[in-house]
Amino acid sequence: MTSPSLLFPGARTPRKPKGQGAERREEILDAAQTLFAQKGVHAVSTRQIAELAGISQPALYAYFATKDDIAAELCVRAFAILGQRMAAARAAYVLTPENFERCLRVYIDFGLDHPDAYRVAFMLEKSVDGSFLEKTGGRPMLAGREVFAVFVEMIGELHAQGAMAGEDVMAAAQSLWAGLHGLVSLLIARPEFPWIEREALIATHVAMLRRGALK
Amino acid sequence: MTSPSLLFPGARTPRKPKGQGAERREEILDAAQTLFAQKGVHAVSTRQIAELAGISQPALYAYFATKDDIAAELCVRAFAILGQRMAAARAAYVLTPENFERCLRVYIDFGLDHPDAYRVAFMLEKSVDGSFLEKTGGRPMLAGREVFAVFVEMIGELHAQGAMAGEDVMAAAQSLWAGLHGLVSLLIARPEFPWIEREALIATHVAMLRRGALK
DNA sequence: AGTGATAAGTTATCAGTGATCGACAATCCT
DNA sequence: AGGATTGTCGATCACTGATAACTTATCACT
Repeated sequence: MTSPSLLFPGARTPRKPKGQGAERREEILDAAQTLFAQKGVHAVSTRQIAELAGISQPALYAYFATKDDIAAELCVRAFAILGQRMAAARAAYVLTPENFERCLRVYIDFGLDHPDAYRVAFMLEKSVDGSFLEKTGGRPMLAGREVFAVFVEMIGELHAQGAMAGEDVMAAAQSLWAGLHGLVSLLIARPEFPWIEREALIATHVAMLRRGALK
Repeated sequence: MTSPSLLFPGARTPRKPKGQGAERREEILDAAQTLFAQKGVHAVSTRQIAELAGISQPALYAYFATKDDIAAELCVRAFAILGQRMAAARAAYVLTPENFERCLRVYIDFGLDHPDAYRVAFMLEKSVDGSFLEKTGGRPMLAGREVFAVFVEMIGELHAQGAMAGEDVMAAAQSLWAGLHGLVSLLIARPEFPWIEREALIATHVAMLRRGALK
């Protein structure tokens, strides 16, 4: 079959207007963000993303090496927001136990506000041979580690104040992080569980973690 | 293409001997268990399971409606083990804070021993329309709920002893479960994170949860 | 204006996935 | 012996992520 332009020269093909540099990339990310939020990352196909972005499916691969890279990019961006929020919550006040709780809540609220990014960073499957995290260089996880570093700083400061329950700062930070992650990830993964009222649950959990971590 | 049996009638097809009732089913589950443990659930295809089980891929569907059903069955079986272990740990001693910690460890050890079952029950994606949990009737999650009920009982008993930090038994149980789940799921999902030595981390975490939950 | 190079999109296609269908063989019951 | 049932298989479907080869638009430069 010959090209339509040989039969009808000039503007016969229904091609979309050309993307101006980085704009196409943003359009793709916007489309993916929308779909991921609607159906979850792994239920969205590259064709669906492409259609919503107004391009053909292979055109995605001019901007992203894999589908997972799209999710990773969204994830890194979301975690940049979390880093800012946590740094702000930590910098705005003197580090008291009350403000400590405030930072924990910032983490929880972020996870619930950005469930897909949170999933990509901390819940997605990492198979043995050459899958997601290797392909994307573990960037989402790295973004998460920066956030974890804020926990370490906070706990180190509280330890210096003599407010910590234990002596091992790193152990306390990892345990605290795990405690927060548990609530966030369960609420994301199993929203249909008969949870008690959410605000009460978060308050109970944060209080428990504080009692467990501080003197 | 004509069937080989038309050219060479009689026993020309390399068909495997017929499975005797439930045996085939067990062979399939064994094969799936092995592969899931090696590569992770979503990296294993139905063809791989069938090959290891010594049957053709469509034959799987005589025993299981979907691939997820296979994972769900393995998950339910694994959780039956957890239920037994927790009931045993709870029944073996008078419920003291020390034995409370022991039960928490049983949960953690189980999750780390059966990461694939744990993933299916509490970490897998539940997309909006008609996916895993709907298809399988949420059986893995139900198995998990029975385990959660043991937590509620334990905490109720401790509350009656006046040993609980708060007043709301259900809130404390959900918070405690989330705290445990956080450590298990993070260790499963992100083993490459620079964790401190595992036994020390578990000990720190269990101690923190105990301090947070009990008086 | 005409030229080649580059960038951006397209159609067509690939191998692999979960799942289904119709045909065939083994077994059992009468 | 023969018919029905049950178990299994090859072929195939629709779909997935990803790639190849080709076409077109745009730009720099003479």
